[in-house]
Amino acid sequence: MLRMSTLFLRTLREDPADAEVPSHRLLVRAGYVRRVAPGIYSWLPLGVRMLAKVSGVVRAEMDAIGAQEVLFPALIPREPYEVSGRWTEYGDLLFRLRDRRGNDYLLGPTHEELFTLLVKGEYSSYKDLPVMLYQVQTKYRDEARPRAGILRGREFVMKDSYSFDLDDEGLQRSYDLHREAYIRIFDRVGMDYRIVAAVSGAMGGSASEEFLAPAPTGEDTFVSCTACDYAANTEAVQLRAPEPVDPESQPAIQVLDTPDTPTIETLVAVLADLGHDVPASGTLKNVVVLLRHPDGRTEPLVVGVPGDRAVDLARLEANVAPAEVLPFDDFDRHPELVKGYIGPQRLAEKKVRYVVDPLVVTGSAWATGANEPGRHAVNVVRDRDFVPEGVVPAAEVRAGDPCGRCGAPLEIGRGIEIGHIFQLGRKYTEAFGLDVLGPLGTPVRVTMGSYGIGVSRAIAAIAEQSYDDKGLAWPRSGAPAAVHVVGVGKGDHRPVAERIAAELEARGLTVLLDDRPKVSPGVAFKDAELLGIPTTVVIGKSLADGVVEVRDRRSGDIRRVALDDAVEVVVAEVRGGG
RNA sequence: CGGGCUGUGGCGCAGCUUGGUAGCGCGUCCGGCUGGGGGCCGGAAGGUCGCAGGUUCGAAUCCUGUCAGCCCGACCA
Repeated sequence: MLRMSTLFLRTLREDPADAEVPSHRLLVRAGYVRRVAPGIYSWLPLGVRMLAKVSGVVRAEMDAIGAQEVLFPALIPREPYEVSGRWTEYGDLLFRLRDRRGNDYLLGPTHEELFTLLVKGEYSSYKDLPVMLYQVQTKYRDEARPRAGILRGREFVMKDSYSFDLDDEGLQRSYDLHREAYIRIFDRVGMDYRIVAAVSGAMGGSASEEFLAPAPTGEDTFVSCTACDYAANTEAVQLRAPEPVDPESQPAIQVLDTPDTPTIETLVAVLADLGHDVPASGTLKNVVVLLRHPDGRTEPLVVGVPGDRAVDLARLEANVAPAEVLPFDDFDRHPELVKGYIGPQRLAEKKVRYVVDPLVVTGSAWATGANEPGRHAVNVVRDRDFVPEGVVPAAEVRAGDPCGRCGAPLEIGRGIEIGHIFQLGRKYTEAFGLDVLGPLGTPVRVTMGSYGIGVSRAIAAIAEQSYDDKGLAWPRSGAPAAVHVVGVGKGDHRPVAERIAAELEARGLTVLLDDRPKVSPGVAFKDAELLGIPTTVVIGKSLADGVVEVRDRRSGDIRRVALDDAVEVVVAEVRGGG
């Protein structure tokens, strides 16, 4: 039983000055966490309870699919990350440090390398596979801009697991097991979430899905179809593209004088004056970005998107990973790139890489730059007048865009990434040479899956979905305690509260008892609301009539219950969900 | 990396323009009252005013530098 008289807790009456988002504000105010440095937090007793709650559910479900828990150090020598290439690829995101002998170390941002090495060291036969290992551990990433309190920290608690299989079918099975385990985990902690298609990003690999908790403060944008069950991170979304056309069926390319048309808007107006009725969506906007590769090499990349759409840099970057996308402004050294009048015609000859968004299909005709100041061309046709080097999703995605699966309009939402599962493949087993001997006595390269849950972030995400103007309002299944018992007043109230708390605990419920002497009822109630335990039992005035109150934090409902029935009623309420 | 804002008891803030004994609210401690919505009365503890240098008889306040933090942006050719 947690007793508030001795609980290490100080609630704040006012919002902390440095907290903006609800979860940050309330977790600090309610005394769950305290900031130590940017993106680095201490967890106080109530917060630790939440960590234990969530990680307990995670462990139970991971164990249930046969994964086994291990624990790696956070402090790791450089070599494995050198071998995988991530010592370089991770760049400034990696916390690096040196020991007294001058050897390089890092604080683990994620542990593919060590898991791969561990399995390589222990296992050597196909009979040993499949195997799934996981840990719940503190991770370190030196984020450029930590923000939103617990949501994006530099130190955070993560459950990461890894599967090792002989072949793709095995990997698919391990992936599916994790997917189902994640569904059970997030259901059990009472979170609202969506499973969305994702890009695998810097990790490499193929199939990948994210678990997003919808919340306005989320950093990820995802689309979901209004008709079918398709959902995807905008980085990974596939829109329904127009049907390809025979390039030769299009009218001939024509170059026009279009002075003072550096923007799409001005171009459309001038083209209309010239008798070419081209909407913004019929223009081809060619945006130059600078690609920075992991080895530090940079090169310009021109991306063609329909002129009525912006280039979504995050989406572009996700699809060119591990390269980074930077703004390009070095037009002086690239005279072939005529600012405001760039067209894809003959860019290839000039050794500039050119890619298009999937919306720019074969045979489509566009109004676009003519690579000369003051001139544009119309009827510029893909795969006739220009051939892009590749197709990279880069255009901004908008609400109402057609679903790639069924064509119905998509809607857009924000979400917090709380889980990510993906089929990693052989990136790390190649790097470390992880083979097992197969049934025929020949080596088989193992294939991996990698699966993460942000445990601390999930707590913040639950908070983002569970609060009101009075404070936190945890879901029944994800709360630091099941019942908050408050005894107010003099006389018998406190001993009765003690007794009820003890009885509830004897029935297996976790209880937070407000046994602080001399707190006024108002303070006790306000604190109860701020802390957010789902059910509060108040032993107060009505005790004279043999009645206590059972309050539901979320609905605000108050039930008056006979003292003798109180324990049964509360147990039923808690067990019954609600 | 760029822009904006902010550093004053544990927390939230005022004071700075116009230099002159460092204040308020909350919290904490002591005593009393109160006992169903952060209640009341009285008393108390607690601050190198981010740091360094400068101007001045005198600096939280003016000047220079520096460090730190928060927020926003990372952009459409």
